[in-house]
Amino acid sequence: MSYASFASLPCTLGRPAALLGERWTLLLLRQIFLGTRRFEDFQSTMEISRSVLTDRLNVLLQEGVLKRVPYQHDGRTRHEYRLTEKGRDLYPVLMALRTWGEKWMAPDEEESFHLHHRDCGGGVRAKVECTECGVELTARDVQVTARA
Amino acid sequence: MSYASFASLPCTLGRPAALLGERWTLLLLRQIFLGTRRFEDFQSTMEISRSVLTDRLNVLLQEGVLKRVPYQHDGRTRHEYRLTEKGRDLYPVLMALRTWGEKWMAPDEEESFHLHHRDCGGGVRAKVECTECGVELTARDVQVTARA
DNA sequence: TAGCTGAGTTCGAAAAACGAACGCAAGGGA
DNA sequence: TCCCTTGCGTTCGTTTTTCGAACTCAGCTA
Repeated sequence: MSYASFASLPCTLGRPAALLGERWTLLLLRQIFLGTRRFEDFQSTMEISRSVLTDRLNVLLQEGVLKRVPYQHDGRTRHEYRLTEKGRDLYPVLMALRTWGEKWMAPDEEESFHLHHRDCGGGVRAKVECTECGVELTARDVQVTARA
Repeated sequence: MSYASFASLPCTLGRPAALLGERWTLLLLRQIFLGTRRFEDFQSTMEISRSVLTDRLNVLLQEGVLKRVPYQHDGRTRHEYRLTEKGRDLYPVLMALRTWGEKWMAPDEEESFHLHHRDCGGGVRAKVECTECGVELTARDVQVTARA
């Protein structure tokens, strides 16, 4: 078994972890959620090599996380990369990373951007909760049971 | 700028994304949250090469996500890898991945394990909410503002 | 006609990952 | 005492990825 074979692992945590755990993929998603859509812009803002960028975009297209959308530029048809609904649903993953980063990796309160709830101006936070009683959960509150 | 230089990026999303975005790191954290603690067990369950496993464990130790805890085995002192408080706080990241995986990558409802709230038996779900009004947020509800 | 632009592709060099073998310290059994 | 085992790495030669600079290509624009 190599890294790639996790893609077929029957585990709803393992497969996403393997997909997003490839180098550059999380940083690429960050850039997309920050509004970047075009090949050249990914390449220049992230300084990723062009061939790897091509590969990662194709993987996310194949997985249905991104879609190619045509647009006009200088009278020519070009394509940009946009999130699908499946892709937009990754928002909690990125926000969980950011919530963690703010708590544990920001000694100087530095941030490269701010996030606000459009309706009330409040901050944004990821959390885990119980689907039944709605209480917030930590790892210690959760019982893990192997599949039957 | 190469991949490694994101480690010093002044971005509370970018730095965690670069750290956990190295190959194997997310899968390693999954295994840790499932209870694995020892070198041999990581190596055999994940089929990662030993040298890369050593490297990834050391990075997580340096970052303070893991700590080495001594224990006795056959009368000898050995060490196991355990989450620190900082590491345990990554739980929402993993749960967000799993919540996404259950929705988008589980056509057959397959799972390799089940999670339950110890107190009420309910399920586990990651979500994003507003720190002020408490409402659940999606990407569209959030305004991104570049740093001043 | 020549140049520019966005979006890739190609290819040789460098870095990372692989995997099998080796090292090592301590305990147990013969 | 000698040898085997166990847990946890380290080494090293090979394969895979990544890098980065150059190249391609199509259609505008001058």
